[in-house]
This record gives sequence, C-alpha cells and structure tokens, in this order.
Amino acid sequence: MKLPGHVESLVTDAKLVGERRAQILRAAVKLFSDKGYYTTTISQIAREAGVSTGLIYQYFGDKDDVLLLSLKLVLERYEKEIPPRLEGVKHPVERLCMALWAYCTIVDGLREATVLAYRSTKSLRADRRTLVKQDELRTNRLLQDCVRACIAGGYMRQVNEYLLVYQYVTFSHAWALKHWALRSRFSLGKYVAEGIGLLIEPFLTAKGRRALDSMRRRTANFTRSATRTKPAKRARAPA
Amino acid sequence: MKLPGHVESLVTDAKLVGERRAQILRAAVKLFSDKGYYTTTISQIAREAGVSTGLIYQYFGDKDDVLLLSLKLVLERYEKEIPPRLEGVKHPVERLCMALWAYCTIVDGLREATVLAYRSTKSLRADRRTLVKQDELRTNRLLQDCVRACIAGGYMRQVNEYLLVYQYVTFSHAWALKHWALRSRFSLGKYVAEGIGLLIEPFLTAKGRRALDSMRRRTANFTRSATRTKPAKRARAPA
Amino acid sequence: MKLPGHVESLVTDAKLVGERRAQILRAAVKLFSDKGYYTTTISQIAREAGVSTGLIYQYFGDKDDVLLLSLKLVLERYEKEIPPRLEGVKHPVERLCMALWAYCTIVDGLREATVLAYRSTKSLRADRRTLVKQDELRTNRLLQDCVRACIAGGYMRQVNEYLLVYQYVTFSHAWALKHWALRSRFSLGKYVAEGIGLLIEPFLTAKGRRALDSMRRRTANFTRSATRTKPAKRARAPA
Amino acid sequence: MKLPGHVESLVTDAKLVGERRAQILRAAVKLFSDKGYYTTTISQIAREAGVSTGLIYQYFGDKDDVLLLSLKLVLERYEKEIPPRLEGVKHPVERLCMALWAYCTIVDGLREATVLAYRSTKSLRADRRTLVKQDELRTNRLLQDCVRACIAGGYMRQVNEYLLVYQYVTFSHAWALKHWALRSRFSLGKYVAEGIGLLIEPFLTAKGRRALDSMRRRTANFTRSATRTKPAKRARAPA
DNA sequence: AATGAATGAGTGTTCATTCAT
DNA sequence: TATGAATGAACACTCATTCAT
Repeated sequence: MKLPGHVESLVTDAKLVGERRAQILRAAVKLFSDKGYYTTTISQIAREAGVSTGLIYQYFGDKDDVLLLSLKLVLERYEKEIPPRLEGVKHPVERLCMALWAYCTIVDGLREATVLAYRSTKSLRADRRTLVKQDELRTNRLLQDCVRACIAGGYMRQVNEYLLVYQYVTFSHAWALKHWALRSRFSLGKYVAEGIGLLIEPFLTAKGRRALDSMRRRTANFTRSATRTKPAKRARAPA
Repeated sequence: MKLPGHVESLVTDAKLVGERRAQILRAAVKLFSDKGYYTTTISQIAREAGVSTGLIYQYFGDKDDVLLLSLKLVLERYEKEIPPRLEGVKHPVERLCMALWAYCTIVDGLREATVLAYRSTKSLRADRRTLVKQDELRTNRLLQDCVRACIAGGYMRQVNEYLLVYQYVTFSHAWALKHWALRSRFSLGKYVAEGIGLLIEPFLTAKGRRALDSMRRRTANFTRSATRTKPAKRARAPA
Repeated sequence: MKLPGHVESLVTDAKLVGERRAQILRAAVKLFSDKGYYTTTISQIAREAGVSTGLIYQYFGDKDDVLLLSLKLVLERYEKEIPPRLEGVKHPVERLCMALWAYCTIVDGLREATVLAYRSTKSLRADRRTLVKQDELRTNRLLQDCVRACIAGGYMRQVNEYLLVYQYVTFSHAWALKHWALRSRFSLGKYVAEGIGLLIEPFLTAKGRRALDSMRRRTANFTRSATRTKPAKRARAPA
Repeated sequence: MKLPGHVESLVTDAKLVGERRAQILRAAVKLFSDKGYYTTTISQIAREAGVSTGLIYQYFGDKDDVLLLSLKLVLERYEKEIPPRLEGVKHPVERLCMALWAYCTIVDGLREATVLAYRSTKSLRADRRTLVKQDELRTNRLLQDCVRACIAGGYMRQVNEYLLVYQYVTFSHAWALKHWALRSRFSLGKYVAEGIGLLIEPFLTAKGRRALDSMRRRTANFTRSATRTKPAKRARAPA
C-alpha cells in the first residue's frame, strides 16, 4: 500500500483522505470491474469519480496502488460482511450454511469485482500481491472456524478442513466467475441450496443432518435442492 | 478469430501457416502466462519465437487475435488430453476418477496458462470470448458424460450433474489458481485423492463405493485420503 | 521583476514583505543551488521555508520571479560584500589583490549558487535576464575601479582594463565552476595566491611589484606562489 | 551513455544508427542551445529532426541520454578540431597561440552550445556527468601539452601549468558565456589577440617573446593588441 | 515470405498555479 | 494573511501496427 510518491503534496486531513479515497476507489472498482485494469485509464477513473487526474495522485501512489486498494476493498468486504450475517445464529451447522450463503450473497453483489480480483491480482507487484492473499486467507479462516465448530460438536465427520473450506471458497467465487454459464440454470438461492447439498450435507453426521433438516424446515431461503432426495431419506431413517 | 486485414499479404501455404502459427503461439502462451497479456509486447513474442514483428501480423489479425488463439490452444489441450487418458478404462467410477485425475494433471502442467485463462478471457473482445467459453463447455461435457455414466450405471445417486461437474472443474482449476496456498499442503496426488473423497465418493451408491474401493486397492496413484475412513463404514451399513 | 498578478491579495506591510521574501528566497537559493531550477518544485521551496505553497504566490509573481530574485540575491552579495572587505585597505595594489581575494572567498561561500547563476540565468525570461546582467556589471565595476587606481597610480602598466577585469571575474567563478577539478590541487588560499601571480603580478610596474612584495611579506593569507619566483627576481633587479 | 530501454526494438544497422543519431543530435543541440534542456521537448526535437517521437527512443535511452550525447558531441569537437589546426605549426609558442586561437574560434562557432554545456551538465545524472568531465579534461590536455612544450623549449618560464591552462579554457569559454558583454567591444580576432597579450605573453621568456613577435609580424589574424606595447619594451630590457 | 525501421496516438505522472476557506 | 486541496495542461515514454524493401 504505497503512499503517494511526491510526498510534498500529501493531503493531511484524515477525514478528507478517507472520503476522497473512498470516492476514487468506488469509481476505480467500477471501471476496473467493467473493463479491466489495463484498459481503464486514470483519466477515466477521475472522470467517473468527478475529480481531476492530478487529485488521484494526491491520494494514491500510482495506478498500481489504486488497484491494490480496490482489490483490498473488495476482499475486505467478504471478511467484514460475513460475521454480521452469522450473528445470533447459534447452531454450528446453521452457522456453516449461513456462512456459505452469506459468502455467495456477497459475491453476488460484487460479481464483477470478484472477477476483477481473479483477473488482476497478478497485475500487482509481487509485494502488494501478498497483501491481497492475506486478505483472502483471513476470509477463509472465518469459514474454517465454522467447519471446526461443526466437527467439534460432532455434527460433521472428520474431513480435510482446509480443502473443504477451499471448496466453499471456489464454490462462492464460481458464482461470479462462471455466472455466464450458471445464471440460466440457477437462481442465487437455488445455487446456494445445491451447494449445501453438495458440499455440506454429505459430510454431516446423522446428528448434523437432523440439524440441517430442521433448519431447512424453518427457512424459506434454502429451497430444498433436487439433489437432496436420497440423503434426506437416509436422514429420516435414523430418526 | 478475425483474419488479418491486409488480405493481399496473407500467407496461403496451409502447412506453413500451421507451423508458423504454432511457433508464434508457443512463444505467446509462454510469455502471456509469465507476464500477462498487457505487459507482453508483440516485440517480445516475436523475439521469443525467433521471427520479426511484421511476420506476426501475417499470421494473426492483431494482438487480441494472438491472445484468442493462445487461450484456445490451452483450453483445447484439456479437451484433447482427457480422452486418451480414459482410454481402456471401463468402469464408470474409475473413468470419473481418472477424468478428475487427468484434468488436474493437465492443469498442473499448464498452471500458469490456466491462470492466464482466468486473467485474460475478459480481455478478449466479446465475440471472441464466446469462442473460448465454448471450448470450456466442451471440456465440461467430457466430465458430464462420466458423471452420467456413473448415475446410469447405478454407481452414483441422483445429483445435480451440472453443478457437480462444475465442482470438478473449479477443483481442477483451483490447483492452478490457488497453488500458492495449496502447494505447501498437498502433492498433486494427495490433492486429487482428497478431491475424490470430497467430490466423488459422497455421491456414490454402495455399489459405486465398492468400485472405488476396489480401484483404490489397485492404484498406487490414489493414496487413500484420511477423510475417507468414516464413509467407508457408512458404506457398509446400508448394504 | 514582475509583480504578482492578482493584485488584490498582494501583501502590503513592507516589513513583512521583506521578511517573508527573505525567508522564501533563502529556501529557494538553497534548493535551486542543490538541484537546479527545473527540478526544484514550488512545493519543496514552501516546505523548506516552512510556509504554504499559496503564500509564495503572494510574495512572488511566479516561479520565474523566484528564480530572478534568487539570482539577484546571490549577485548582490558579490557587490555588497566586496567593498567592506576593502575598507581600510589603502594601497591600490593591495586593494586589487584584496578584491580578488574577496571575490574568490565569496564565491567559495556561494559555490553552488554561483553554479546556479551560470545554469539558470538563461532560464529567465529575456527581460528579467537583463536585470541579472546589470548586477554582474556593477560588480565588475568594483574590480575595474581597483584596476584603474593601480594604473592611475603607476603601479600597473596600460592594459585592457575591461578584459583584465573579466579575467578576474572568470577566475573567481572558475573556483565554483571547475571546483571538481581544482579542489584536489588547490586550497582556496593557494588558488588566490596563484591567481595574483598569474593575473595581477605580470601587469604590475616595478613600483607595483614592490608594493605586492611588501604586502606578501605582511600577509599570511597570500602564500607565495611557486610561479612567482622569477618575476620577483626581475622585480628586484630594477630596484 | 545508456542504450535504449526497450531493447527489443533496438535498431541494428550500424550505418543507419550513426546517421539517425547524428540527425537527431543536430536537432537536439540546436534546440537545447536555444531554449535549454528542460524547456525543449522530445516532440520538438523530433519535429526539428523530421522524425517521429517514437524514433528517438529507438536511438536513445531517454531524454537524459540525448542530452549526454549532445554535450559529448560539442565537447568532442573541441578535442577533435584543435589538433588539425595545429598541424604544420612547429614552433611551441606559435602552437600555443594557435591552440588558443583555435579554441576560441571553435567556441565562437558553438557559442550557444558552449553555454548549453555550462547550463546543462549538472542536469545529467551523476554517472553521466563524469563522462562529460572527462571530455573536458582531454581537451585541457591538448593545451597543457602546448604549454609544456613552451616551457621545455625555454620559451616560457615556470608557471603553474594546470592553472594557466584553465585560464585559457575559461578565456575561451568566456567568449560564449560573456558574449553579451564582450561582443560590443571585441571582434573575435581582437579578443584572441588581447588574450595572447594577457595570458601568454607575460609568461614568455625573452626567447619566447621574440618568437611571438616574429609570429605577429607574419600573421594578419593576430592584430597587435594595444596592451602589448609596453611589455614588448620590457622584453627587450632584460635581454 | 519475411524483415524491422518508422509511426504517432495514447498513457501515467508531475507540478505551477488558483482559490475557497 | 495564510493555507493546502484541487486543477489540468503538458510531457516523457511505450508499443501495436504499418509498409517499403
């Protein structure tokens, strides 16, 4: 996160810095998402943000820096918006489902920006790229905690947590990355419901499955997935 | 795939065209993979390929066209290299596992190029992008056939084929995209073995699981995943 | 010396104007000397002077104006500091030597600024450049007066005064301009002593030379130059 | 002397390189001399040279590099053009006079460029500046050789050669640097004649002075300087 | 068929200058 | 008076593309 190069003209008012950066980043995320990093010019960002080109360089070191902060802005929203969505949800299985649901929802709201992250992370200078990866890892940890709670509570059998978490991550990201192929077949709700059936349910213990079914009964959001038929039966059997 | 504009200088000898294009694309894929599309110059490609810059414009319409064919070259390798790896494999479950294994192996050999595809597809003009997506869909169909055969043969329960296939696709791609996070924890073999445990095994019927176990006994490649213990038990229960 | 354009904000308090200008010019001379005119920014000058950029434009018309006054500041120091150094020195030959010595000493203290004058005078707008040249001419006149007094007193033979004075000027300036080449071979004192031997002594009459020798005997500053041996002898001969 | 940065497009044809560089440098020297380094734009140089801006970067690394080579071009002319002017001149005193004469003539032809060297050498990056200084030192050596020959032949008394040479150098350069002040008082011929009277004649031995006088009688170029009358007398006296 | 010199539009970035506060 | 945020014109430099040879 490089500071502006010509330090002499650094803006000092902290509140203003926050506002201006947000204003410029909003424009940048939009344009980068639409057209990609290299085909977006600083002057377009300036126009979109309603400021002059020079101003951007009072708040960012260079174009690369604008990209870095744009990506961080996106990745930090994953990290910041998942926890509030889990608040008040007590049961580990429910929390896990809710986390996946939340992740997918957030991605849905940031579809283009998510694609941007995949396109552009490698455009960053190596040292800056590291910062972005760390953001991703922090988000993963949120999911990992959910998985662990399920296992610790006996709701999920022993699995390779790390890899399972990555399934959740790629599943969520795929909603953006493969939206062109998925949108005609799935609504977001349907997509998540299927995801739960594919990536959560199979690893639940009988106890875990009961919790899932109970949750499903209560929730309109999670339409029963078509896939769920057989396991549901098995789920009922032990009851 | 726009043809060069100045038709009069278009090269006509079909064999030569093939060779030259291959020669240039090899260089392009290498450089695009290493440095990305926008930071690779035509000049660098020419140098890497051992030809002049002018020549490139006799075999490709423009830089965008070089990218398109580079991406197609990569995506076509998925499509072309999976089938030979399935040859002689008869059992549907084994075929599915082999397909996943093959896909991951190919991605492993084209790691940078796979990342390139994610970075650069959006850099293509819209009409060209469609061509690339069709290549991906054709590859998906290979996997889908394997899944269908499993279901048809009663080795796998009813699942949302389409989505499951996409899990296989993203799982394979993730080996490239998230290699920075995965490489310290998994060998390729371990990764695929875990993938089978996570994305194939849970959806197998008792019959299917027996086939998988039998295959595992015969195959050194697919190390038993640690995750697999419990399901094996459950597998016996319904029997 | 163009005045600021927006007259309404022109500062009027004469004392303040003097102080502020001095404060800013001190910073400007330092920075211009170190880094040159074009690579010094107004922002840097403001920072160095401890004021805001805007303030500079209340005391100077534009950047060019800051340069003009910076150069004048330097050139005026030549003009102002030579006379006090001659005070109390009565003998014309001694006054001439002292003037050269003074000039070189002042240049030594303003080495970078002297280089600046050579670098940047041409950067001034033509009309402003004239002002700077006049400053130089006034300084030259100080030296010219010394030469004239020597000739008038019979201490120096008829020479082209004007050109001889320019020898003194370029000799003094060379201490700054060619310092990179001279510093390893001469101390300032040695340099001036040699200069006297080269540019004053040869033009002295016998009477003048006696005065020079007498001065040399009294002064530690002017080490006998190695060059001086022979002429000294000749000087004694006619005695 | 940095080579072009984007090496891929370096021009290879050696003859062409020579021509193009000369063509561009001619334009650069002209413009830099007229307007200075910083106020001359690459695009102006391109226009003056009749080429495109891009082309300049195929023959020069950057603008700084164009300046370096411009300065070298000028300084090398001193070095290269003085020796031919000395050819056939046998007598050491005559050679020395001729060298000063030659130097001043060359400076006269490169007046603006000489000023440029003073203005712009400091604009070069430090490592490149060294190269320019070395060129100057090589030229100085030409003069130094002449001085030495005079001393060795007993035509000139012992003097601080190094400093005397620098007097010749600054004297010659002054013709350009102070041309605004000198032109109204001296023709070039007069200037050199006076210079010989001030900076050569006083250090000649009787033998040397005879040689000088003989030369003066033969040469129209060197008008007798008004200054010279008296010393000529003195020259006879010690004889 | 092949070359590579030449082009010039386009980009990131800087900085003198203004002006609302 | 003084500030410093904001402006935007200007510049060095790049590189896809062309075309004479």
